[in-house]
Amino acid sequence: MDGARGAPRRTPGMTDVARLAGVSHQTVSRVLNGHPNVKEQTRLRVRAAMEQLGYRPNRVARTLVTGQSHVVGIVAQNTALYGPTSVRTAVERSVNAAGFAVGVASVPALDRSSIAEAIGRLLDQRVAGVVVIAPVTSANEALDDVPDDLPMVVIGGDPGRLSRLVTIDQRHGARLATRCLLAAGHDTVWHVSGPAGWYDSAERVLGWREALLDAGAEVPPVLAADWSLDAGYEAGQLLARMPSARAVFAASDHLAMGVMKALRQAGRSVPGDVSVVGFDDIPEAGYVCPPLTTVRPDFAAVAEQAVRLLLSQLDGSPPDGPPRLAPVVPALVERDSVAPPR
Amino acid sequence: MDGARGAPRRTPGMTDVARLAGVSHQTVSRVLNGHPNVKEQTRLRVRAAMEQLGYRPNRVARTLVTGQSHVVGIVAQNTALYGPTSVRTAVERSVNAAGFAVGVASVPALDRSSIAEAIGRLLDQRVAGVVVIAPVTSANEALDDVPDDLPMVVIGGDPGRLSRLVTIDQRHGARLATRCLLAAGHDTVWHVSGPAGWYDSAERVLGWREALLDAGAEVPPVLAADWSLDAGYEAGQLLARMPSARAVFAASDHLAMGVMKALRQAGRSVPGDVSVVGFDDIPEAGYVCPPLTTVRPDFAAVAEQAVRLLLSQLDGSPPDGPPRLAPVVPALVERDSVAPPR
DNA sequence: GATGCTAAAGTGATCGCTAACATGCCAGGC
DNA sequence: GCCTGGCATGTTAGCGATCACTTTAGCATC
Repeated sequence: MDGARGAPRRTPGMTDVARLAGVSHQTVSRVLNGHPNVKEQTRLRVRAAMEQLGYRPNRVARTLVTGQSHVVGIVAQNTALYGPTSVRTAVERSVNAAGFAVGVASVPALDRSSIAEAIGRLLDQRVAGVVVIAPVTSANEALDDVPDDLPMVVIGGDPGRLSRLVTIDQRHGARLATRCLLAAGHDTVWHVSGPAGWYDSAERVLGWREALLDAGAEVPPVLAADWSLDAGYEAGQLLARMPSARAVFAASDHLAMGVMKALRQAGRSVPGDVSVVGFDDIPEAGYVCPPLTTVRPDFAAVAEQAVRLLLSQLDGSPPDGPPRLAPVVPALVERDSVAPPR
Repeated sequence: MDGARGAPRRTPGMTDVARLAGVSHQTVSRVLNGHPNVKEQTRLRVRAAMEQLGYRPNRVARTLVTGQSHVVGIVAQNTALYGPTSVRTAVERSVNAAGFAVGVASVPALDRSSIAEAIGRLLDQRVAGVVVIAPVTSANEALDDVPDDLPMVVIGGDPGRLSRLVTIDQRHGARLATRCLLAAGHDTVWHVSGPAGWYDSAERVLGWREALLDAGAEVPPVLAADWSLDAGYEAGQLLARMPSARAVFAASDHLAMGVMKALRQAGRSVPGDVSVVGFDDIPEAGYVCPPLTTVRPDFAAVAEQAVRLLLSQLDGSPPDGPPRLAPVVPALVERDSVAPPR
């Protein structure tokens, strides 16, 4: 029954510091929070006592009384996909830079109930605010359930949403990609799209179509895929059988890689026979053969904007405050996978 | 001054539920924690009251009194690199599956003070335990500073460490890769290594050398790089100038891709002139040209082992308990980047 | 009918902190 | 002299749960 050897002496609290410094615990609290009305001499004594005891303030207790945890929750899908991961990483960095800790509620899938539950879990932890990375329609519905007074920012949600949203201008990126192929002299551009339900997919289709229409080009049917390399490969096999398909805009670099592999296997060269443009600028993009022309979204900028927007809500500016931020515009990165038709 | 419309009615607490159900707060607590000695009828009344008020237990308060937060902290570098990200994702999944929430302390760099500080931040949040993903020597030092009684698991740390460590058998993976090239008929195998300070780098070098020595093959000098594609490219340029280099084991798929690009540019074909094997099995590996033979670590298995190990510490089994787990063994994935010399 | 035992509930203290108010002290103005 | 007021500090009351007791009720036993 005497159990663990070594006294189970718990970590020192404010009272311990106070006793050692010969003041009341409240004075210790004041020193801790930088309250002005403390004599310099006292402050030093308290600081010394803290040092000596190795005192660390208990954030949990503080959170209980203030109701503010200084933790920002991130809701994201549990995936290693490049895009979402990059956004997440960038958001974490920005959140930390703003002096907040991060709590993660990663969900297996982005359906309504999973997201609602994830937000609930974060709420139970009394997070100060939430960043939701959920660029799919099903996620958007869940967002209606969240209490109005919870500071929140959505990344990559419904572009039709009016507030608390930060996005990349997917449509503009898609236009860039398509125009680049058109400018190389192609009559039209085929499109391998991402999965249904993703705003990224839908917006990229829209941008592609717009660019085609603007140029008076024919609009071929969309080849629907998901985000996997395999799906790109399958779409590529289809494309390889159509000699008229000479230019392809793939909705992601992974899809583009799949397409190129299928094309290569079918004996069609890139960019000789077929030009290809991707989207995301994954690190590998410049190292496949041929190096892939693609569109680069600025994830860091998105994250910064999101955190800034969240912070403004925490500062108590009206919840429906800043009407709508301009989406972050991506840039075209030209490499060697585009050539004129021959 | 009347500020927000709508009474700032705070979220209901146990007392509110108790009042509505006509019991004491303690009974509510008992219902919440599934304590046996509660009459079925009472239990139902309390449940109904909770439902009606939309009651959610305050985890913060619970943590304060129990000292247990049911949050597992993850310390990891803030990066989107495939390996670390995959591990992290897998760990989050396992932690969630075990019924814990996750708090992340991502650090900009894996140096000693950053890690110590990150752990400190997590400690302040009273995390139940910590998973440190830090496969570098500088991180290992920081681990000596952590209090003995904090449940902790290190992923990818010093293989010499005796306990609380989960690793991938990097050395075995490297042997697999090297032997595969040797088995194809090559006299020897060159190695492009990861950056100094990473256990992954060091272990892979060791495994490579072992396999060479076992086969009685000559051991060429190591070409040191970091994890970037670019570094692989540079190493590849070197290799391309050495006609005798016919087989290369790159310490990661990214490095392999860089090497292959340089080789291709120099007019040397893979695997015709030079065979290449990578490490990691990134999703793109099967889609580069030629599809890359590589070594696949089982990240999910590592994560599960880590969480199991952590949980066993939480359950109060002795801190220095299970001596040492066997490292997770990776598997060779054969594709088309290896061929006999000609 | 007093006693004992157990299930089902209640009471009060406590976790470590902050907020609000109370106190003591010393300056200045009527 | 006494009030007013700003400092520097102490005191007390929570925040919302759990924990260690105590109390009450119900029933079998002596």
